[in-house]
Amino acid sequence: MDGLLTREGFDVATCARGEELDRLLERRRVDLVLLDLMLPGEDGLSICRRLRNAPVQTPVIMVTAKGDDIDRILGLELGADDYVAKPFNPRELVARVRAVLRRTREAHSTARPMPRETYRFGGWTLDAPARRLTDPQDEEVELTGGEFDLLLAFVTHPQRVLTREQLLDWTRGRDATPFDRTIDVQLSRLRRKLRDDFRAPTVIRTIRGGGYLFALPVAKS
Amino acid sequence: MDGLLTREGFDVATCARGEELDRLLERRRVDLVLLDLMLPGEDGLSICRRLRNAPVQTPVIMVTAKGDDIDRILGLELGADDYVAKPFNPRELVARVRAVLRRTREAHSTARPMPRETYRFGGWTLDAPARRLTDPQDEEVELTGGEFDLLLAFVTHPQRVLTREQLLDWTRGRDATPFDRTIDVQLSRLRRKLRDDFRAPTVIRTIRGGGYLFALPVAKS
DNA sequence: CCGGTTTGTGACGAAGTGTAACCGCGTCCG
DNA sequence: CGGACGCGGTTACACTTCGTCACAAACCGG
Repeated sequence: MDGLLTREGFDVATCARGEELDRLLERRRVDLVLLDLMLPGEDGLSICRRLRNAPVQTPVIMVTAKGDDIDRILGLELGADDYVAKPFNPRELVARVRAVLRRTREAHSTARPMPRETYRFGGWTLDAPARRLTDPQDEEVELTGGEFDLLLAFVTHPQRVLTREQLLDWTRGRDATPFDRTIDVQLSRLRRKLRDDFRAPTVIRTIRGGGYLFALPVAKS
Repeated sequence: MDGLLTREGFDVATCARGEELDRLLERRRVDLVLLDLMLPGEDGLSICRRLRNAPVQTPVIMVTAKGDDIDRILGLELGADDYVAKPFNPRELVARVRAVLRRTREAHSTARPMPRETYRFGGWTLDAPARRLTDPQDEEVELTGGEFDLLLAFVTHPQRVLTREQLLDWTRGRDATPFDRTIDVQLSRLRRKLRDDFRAPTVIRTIRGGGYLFALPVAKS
């Protein structure tokens, strides 16, 4: 299941038991929990109830082998946002995940809490709250909204290959259409402003067949 | 199905076809549409698409005899909030209806008492009870009623993207008409009084395709 | 009713964005 | 070895979105 969702561009972490989930939730912001009812240790329904009573509401999709209605009903009444029975159709799982994420994004309209930091890389400075980029000579470089969003996606995930699908989802909140070149074009514009030549890139490297990678170390402050 | 939901305390109206639904939506506020895919006349999927593109978002649960995955996926991707296959368990239907209603209620949570506080941001002060705005030099700046309401919506929801629909709803209590530019114009007037240049905004930032965002931290007192 | 104020609509231009098209380059495979 | 193919960079252009102006409509206090 990890593989399926990872391929679809989601950032996936797996927990074997309830306590692991608790520790994860303390350390990172989680957009969605896929919760299997059959877990060692604490029962899935009880975890769901706990999540529902927690101060921060994390969307939950219940996954379970038991197809019978009683668990399904209990799951929904406990406040799960959706329910998928095993064995599930992979595309259906992905569609339900997207649907729940879309709903919660619309609900809070804060799917991505805007980072409050300033990021430094190779002499450049990206001030996230002010949405300003300054070059190594401390001159401001004007970025459009889309260019800023794209660069922000990179500096918050440096040294990692990001697929076009991930980038499109993060910067535009939508899925790619077939033959979607949007990211390529936007990236080309961004590279020009960063004065980064794609033949000898120092900032953003192209991973052929994979996506793009922010190659510089990033300091937060 | 009517009877089931009526017994559970819901106020139910039935439409035999798409046009009936349209007329109903014009006359009454509807919390949730249970949409059967198999309808005479306009197809259920097409109705769903229309509802999704409508200015007012009405939650939709799709109901269908076709249990196969393809419709389920299509339904969710078209933006249905949930999906129930016939024959369904009555308690499951009720649970799903309640779940969707709970979610959308949380999303809107419309009841907003008039704030009694004074808000400070970037040197400016907005005195809500007195409806007065003073600039960093402590000079009063005259706001019209609409401008004040708009600014109040922002300072009570800082650092969040607010859509034009939300803003119009909060400040005027009405829905947007197609091509409604009201908020844009009002915002332009507000920006001028706040001396905020839209090309390098420090107070209210435009989120293209999304809405506006109050960028400064706000202190309440 | 009257004059001033506030608000909404339409129009226009500027900016931002997505699509299609072209090109170059590397890879694959016969 | 060479041509076909796929991928990605770039450009051009159409389209969308947004800011603002001007004017009309609605509102409001006498």
